[in-house]
Amino acid sequence: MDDIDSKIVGLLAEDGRRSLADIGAAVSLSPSAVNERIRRLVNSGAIRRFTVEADHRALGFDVLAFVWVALAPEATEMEFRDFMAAHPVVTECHHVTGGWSYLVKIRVASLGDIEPFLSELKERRYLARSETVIALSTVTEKSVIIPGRMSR
Amino acid sequence: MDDIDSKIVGLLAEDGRRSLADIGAAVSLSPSAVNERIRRLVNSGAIRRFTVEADHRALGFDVLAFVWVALAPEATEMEFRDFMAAHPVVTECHHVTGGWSYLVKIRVASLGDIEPFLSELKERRYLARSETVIALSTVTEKSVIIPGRMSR
DNA sequence: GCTGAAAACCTCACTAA
DNA sequence: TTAGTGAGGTTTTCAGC
Repeated sequence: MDDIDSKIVGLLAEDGRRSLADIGAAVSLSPSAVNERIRRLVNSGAIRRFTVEADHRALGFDVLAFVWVALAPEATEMEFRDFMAAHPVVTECHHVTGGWSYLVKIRVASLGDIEPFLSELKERRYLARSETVIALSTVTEKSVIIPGRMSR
Repeated sequence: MDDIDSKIVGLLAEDGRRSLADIGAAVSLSPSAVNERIRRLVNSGAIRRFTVEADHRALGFDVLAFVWVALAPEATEMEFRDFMAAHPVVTECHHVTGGWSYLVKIRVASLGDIEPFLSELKERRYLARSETVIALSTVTEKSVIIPGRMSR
């Protein structure tokens, strides 16, 4: 993973459809050399996948919320994690420091869809307590840090 | 934005490199019809961009943290938002309900890089108070909800 | 939205360093 | 091991319907 690799990742993060020739021109390599590097980046897991960044509003998910979860003492941590990973409204779930166990990011169609989600957690006895924070607006949201502008 | 469109977005979210022929087979459309729909989805903003999902660890960003921010009364909201949107370590910033004004998600190389970030905010007099939560591990993190598995 | 042809692009075997 | 070259196949693009 050298400078050229992270530049390639940065370029692909900006536009995942850039041609190998374009990228090659940017990093002074032939298309096939770039191809080989991308293959390695994907194989090593540095690039997880090619995807699209969608506007969730346009897809009908108007509400973004964060749910702080304190796991119930009797809950099985692994079961909870599996449930989170598989749940369709959960876009992120992190084990965190501080007063709460997990921070869960969810996207739902409307405010009314939050309560059923919490009820699900309660019914499964995952919840000791929870707190929900609604995002009123989003200032920025990028899935990838574009390398090359980090430190100065 | 019909069912076919959201299915296309879902397929592209899974694999942004799927061919038009593949997608066409999945939604019973010709490649060129799929192409036209994708063009419209990009133009309308429903698809923001094609990109890659990267492993931040592999890129040298080992630390993920969430910073709760209560904006100082004298801070200019717009200036703060511009600053967040442009800051290289900030991957997300949301205006939220509850006791805090903003939730900021940052990715840095090491724990030691968090303090300089907070100092920056302090020096610019954005901060009334703040609280930082470190992510110990990530259970799931998908940038896009894959449509078609939502309600039942 | 479909068809078909042309252009652009990716892939891969081979070669060189 | 890593990169360049070129041929062949695939994919995207676009005009006409």
